[in-house]
Amino acid sequence: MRKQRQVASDAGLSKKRVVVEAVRLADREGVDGLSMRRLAGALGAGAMSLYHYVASKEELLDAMIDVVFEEIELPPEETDWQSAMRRRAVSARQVLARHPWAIGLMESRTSPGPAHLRHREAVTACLRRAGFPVLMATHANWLLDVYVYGFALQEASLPFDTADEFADMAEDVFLPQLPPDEFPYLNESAAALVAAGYDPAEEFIFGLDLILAALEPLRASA
Amino acid sequence: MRKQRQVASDAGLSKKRVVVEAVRLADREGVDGLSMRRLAGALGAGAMSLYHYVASKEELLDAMIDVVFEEIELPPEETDWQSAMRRRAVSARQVLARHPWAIGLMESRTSPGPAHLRHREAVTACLRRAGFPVLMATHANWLLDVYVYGFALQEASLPFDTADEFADMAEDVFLPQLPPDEFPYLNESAAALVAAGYDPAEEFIFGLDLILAALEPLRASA
DNA sequence: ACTATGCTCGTACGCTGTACGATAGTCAAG
DNA sequence: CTTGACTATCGTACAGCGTACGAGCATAGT
Repeated sequence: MRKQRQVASDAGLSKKRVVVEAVRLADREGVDGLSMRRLAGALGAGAMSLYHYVASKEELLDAMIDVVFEEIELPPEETDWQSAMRRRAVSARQVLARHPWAIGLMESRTSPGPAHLRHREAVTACLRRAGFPVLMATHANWLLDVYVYGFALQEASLPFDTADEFADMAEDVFLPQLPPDEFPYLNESAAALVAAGYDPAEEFIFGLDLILAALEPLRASA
Repeated sequence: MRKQRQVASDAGLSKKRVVVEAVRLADREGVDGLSMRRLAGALGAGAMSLYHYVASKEELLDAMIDVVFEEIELPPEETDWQSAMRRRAVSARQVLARHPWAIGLMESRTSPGPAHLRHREAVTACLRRAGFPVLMATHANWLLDVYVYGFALQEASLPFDTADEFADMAEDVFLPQLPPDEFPYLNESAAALVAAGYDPAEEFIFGLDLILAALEPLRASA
């Protein structure tokens, strides 16, 4: 028994260790750089040893997604529903920005893991307790998820991380591709964005608060 | 000259033919089923012949995405901005539902193709002409894209297509996984959804109209 | 007739996921 | 102490992947 635990926490393998290392590897090298051989190498094991802990690479990917969900904060219970939703949405954006490969994986993975389910339950509970009728709560839940995942998807496909990088790329890469007579409005937008500075966190809050405010009148204020 | 055209439209290859066939293959077999050898087979050619038309599989994937963008309706110019945005959003959802692999590809592809750019220009133009200030137009554009792509992403990860399929799966697969004492709210939601019937098109319009209405006061009504 | 150019594709290399079977260590029953 | 079962590890092998390389061919220009 003690041996078991010691082995699991030391050099020995375990499903958890395999999955967590896979997440680290995907963070570092992207999902294309994640192969069973490389993962095994990072764990100091042979490639086929992994198959004692995961049935296939597909199952590994599912488990990785669930690890990501574990990292997302649940909506706190002690505040109003808007603050609670904002907290969990902001946390989700941060987590998905940390693990950009996760968002691309979701399209093909169809069954939610345990952490995902716990998360959904907590969000639904928060909305119901705030006074949303059952069906309206599912709409709101769906809409907020759409926003969070959609934002993460768009953010992941941006080739820059900071406002400065954006300004540089706009001048060097984007604008040269946009002849002003063919794309007058995009030129105008790009110029305005460079001047104003682009902050993804602000952009996220803008849309999120707009949606939260629009949902407010749809609950039956108890 | 005539020969050239004839060859291109008959058995001969061309970049367009390669990319379009790749889209068809991905629709049929999923993006994992799309390999250069299989694609070449579908075109009656050798695998390496494809590389005269695309520099790499990456470039092929980029071109496939742009074909998808070509299928999306541009916002019509002769109506109010909300109707125009609704038209293009509904079209985008339909197209992305037809090509579910596209949404998962967007995460890793960072530079927009020509059709994508034309689309963005048209949407920005519509918003600017409706009276949105420059920066507000970029916010609105971004928010609407987030909604469309986020919805498509969620829809692609649903393991059912119709309300009936949903009802069947809810009874057979989802509910057995959700012990009522651990997931009371999800049970309640699932039951309500089964009773009410689930229609993705309606769900899409719900969130879309909510966002459009919330954006309305942010434009300077000229 | 000769050369150049554009297109096609066979072969080969280093990768992938994983099926199969061999190996060794642990432990309970005889 | 021996035996057999069970768990964990991994070497080997196979089919399939993207694609570098270069050979073969048809056509166009000189």
